[in-house]
Amino acid sequence: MSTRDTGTEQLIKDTAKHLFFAEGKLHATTQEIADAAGVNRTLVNYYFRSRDILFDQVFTEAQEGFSSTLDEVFRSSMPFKEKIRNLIHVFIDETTKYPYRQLFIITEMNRHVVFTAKKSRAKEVKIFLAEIQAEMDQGNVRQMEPKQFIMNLFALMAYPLITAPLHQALFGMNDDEYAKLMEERKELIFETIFR
Amino acid sequence: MSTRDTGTEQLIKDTAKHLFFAEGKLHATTQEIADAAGVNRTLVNYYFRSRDILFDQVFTEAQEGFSSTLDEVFRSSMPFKEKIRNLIHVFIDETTKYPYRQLFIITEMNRHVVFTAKKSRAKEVKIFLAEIQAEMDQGNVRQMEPKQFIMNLFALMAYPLITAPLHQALFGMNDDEYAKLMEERKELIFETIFR
DNA sequence: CTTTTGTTTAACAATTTTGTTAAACTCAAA
DNA sequence: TTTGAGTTTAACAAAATTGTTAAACAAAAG
Repeated sequence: MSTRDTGTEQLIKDTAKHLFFAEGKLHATTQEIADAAGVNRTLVNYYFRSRDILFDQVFTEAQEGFSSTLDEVFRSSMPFKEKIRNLIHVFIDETTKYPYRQLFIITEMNRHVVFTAKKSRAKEVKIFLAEIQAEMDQGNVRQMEPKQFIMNLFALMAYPLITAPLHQALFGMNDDEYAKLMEERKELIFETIFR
Repeated sequence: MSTRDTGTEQLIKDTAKHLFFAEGKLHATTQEIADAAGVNRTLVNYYFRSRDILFDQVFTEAQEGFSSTLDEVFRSSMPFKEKIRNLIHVFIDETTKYPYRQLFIITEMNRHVVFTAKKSRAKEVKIFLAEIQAEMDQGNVRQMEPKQFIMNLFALMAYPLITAPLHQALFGMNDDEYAKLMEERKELIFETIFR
């Protein structure tokens, strides 16, 4: 027995995630991943057998990471407003670390048209939609299709982070200035959502 | 004299754009582009010399297309609210056709870190920001950093289109149902922006 | 009709990227 | 210390992608 487990397998995977999700290098080759991880490229094949398998694993874990961020909110039993406030903080902090994760998911979905339908998360969404509807009926949120409410919320959170390079160029801002803008957004989004 | 101009050069470029911007095939090879255009791959090299040059051209035209969509709004002299209403329709219709154009721009920006700073569009933006500030001072829009207003606006418009596959999976909707949701959004965004 | 110029193609070459093999290495356990 | 399983490496092979060349083709100009 033993499996020395030097952490190399995890290192490679984490490095790949960093390149894909944090740096937005969606085209990264196995060589680039190995270099960034400071290991020999052969290890990528040793641990993952093929590039595709590594991609699949990263893709799956990206979906799971994204989903579990949402579940944390969907399943919580806080009052609605607190739940949303919590989501905004968690989601923005997470997306600041991994701004390109959603892009990676979408890009990969468009490559192999196959396994688009993973664990559907349909039940949790349905419950959350009903909860939103209830809040609207109580007059706490402006009346609209609850799906639109969800899209508004995630749009306001995610888009400025996904498109950060574009906006920084447009506004002529550096990283720190932009980060400050994002921090201020947390409260702004809350107010926008609840009018 | 002559240049027979069979339109093949334009066909290749348009096909590339369609693959990149409409289908989200951000990794498409020259062979895939040629196949989709129904021409021999050698033509890609004949007309564009190299893959990179084709990419650069497409990238530049993507930026220009995106910018000119905005300029149409920035430079217009309509009343503010009408200007925004117009933008929402133009931008959503455009982004519905080319949902992945912004993703392509960002992805390419992250590849060759070089030419990030193109024509800066700084002047137009500054004018638009001032205009927003004026509207806020008049009480027509809730007070906030004008940059946040712009980001809110574009977030609400673009994000649900960029992430359409994700949301369709999440909500269990087909293309038509989702398109209907997007159409309804136009008015909703207008109301959300102007509280 | 012939020439000219631009277009298209097939065959080939070079490069890049990926996958495989066998041998060297490392550390824990016997 | 020797064994042995897992780890790492270099060298090699295969595949995929890109780039080049020369020749065939098509249409307008002379």
